[in-house]
Amino acid sequence: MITRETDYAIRAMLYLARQHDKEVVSTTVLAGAMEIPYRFLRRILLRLGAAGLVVSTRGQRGGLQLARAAEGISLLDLILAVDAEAVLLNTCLQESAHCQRADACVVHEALQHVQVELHQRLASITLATLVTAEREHGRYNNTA
Amino acid sequence: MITRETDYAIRAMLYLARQHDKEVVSTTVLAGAMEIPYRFLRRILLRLGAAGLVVSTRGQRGGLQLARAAEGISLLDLILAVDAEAVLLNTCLQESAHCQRADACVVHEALQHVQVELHQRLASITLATLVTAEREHGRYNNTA
DNA sequence: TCATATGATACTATATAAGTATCAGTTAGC
DNA sequence: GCTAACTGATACTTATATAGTATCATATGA
Repeated sequence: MITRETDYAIRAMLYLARQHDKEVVSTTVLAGAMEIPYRFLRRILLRLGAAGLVVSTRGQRGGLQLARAAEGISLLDLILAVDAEAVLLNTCLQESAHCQRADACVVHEALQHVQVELHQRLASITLATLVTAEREHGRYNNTA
Repeated sequence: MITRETDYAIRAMLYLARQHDKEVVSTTVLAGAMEIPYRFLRRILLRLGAAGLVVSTRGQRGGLQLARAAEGISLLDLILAVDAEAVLLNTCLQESAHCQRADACVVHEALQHVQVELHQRLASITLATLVTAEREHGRYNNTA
């Protein structure tokens, strides 16, 4: 499941995606607009920065902006950046664990299929997709 | 994500699905065959019974069997029976919580779509599907 | 009547999630 | 060159969920 941390990340990034190029937004503004605890959001943005999804400007008048076009950042990217490993349907599917039953287990096989489909689906939804959807529905409030 | 409890439930039910009709299997046998802690499995089977997915015979020579045909029991059924609420992609999608942002939030909308697709996919995989897959792949070991 | 079963539910330990706190470093503007 | 407004890094705390255990009661076949 998507954690609250990832939920915050998605909403904060969506806010950044709405900005015109070259405009940076401070964490204070983001936290206020999206109703996210300030300190918590700072840690999340740090992770997103480490993952190369946002770039930051330090010092006064500094802030955050998307590291690349909104078309190039998917929900899957955000989930992977914030929640360490993948969206796992089952513990047995994490690569590191390497389930010893994997070869003989049809459950493993079936879930892996579903998981791949889920990943592809999440990869198909980008920040640009969401911004467009907002425009089309006339939704553009800051807490969306 | 699918918990270990649900994983055990799926594997135990798959074992029952392999049995010929009217043959009951005791929790002791199930636990041994599928490498599941006995007491833990007992509690899981109790839940599956309450959900109407298995029926039990009490007393000596008693045990469990599927409550209906393997074609009629899907992975989604098992997940819902064991993990209380649904497979949730995000907390904001649980009906009980009723996210107050829902109407204005495109993230909510997008995730809901994906979640519905995921549910349909999980509902499409039944115990019968899995047993057939095992037969086709020549996999029929007890720990599968 | 006893060994082998399930029914029901309370309990415990551990891991993860969610959020907080602290200190250090950077930069714009007065 | 000092200060306010920023981010970088990381340690800490608390709440909740997961995973597993324990106990007592009830049913039934040999």
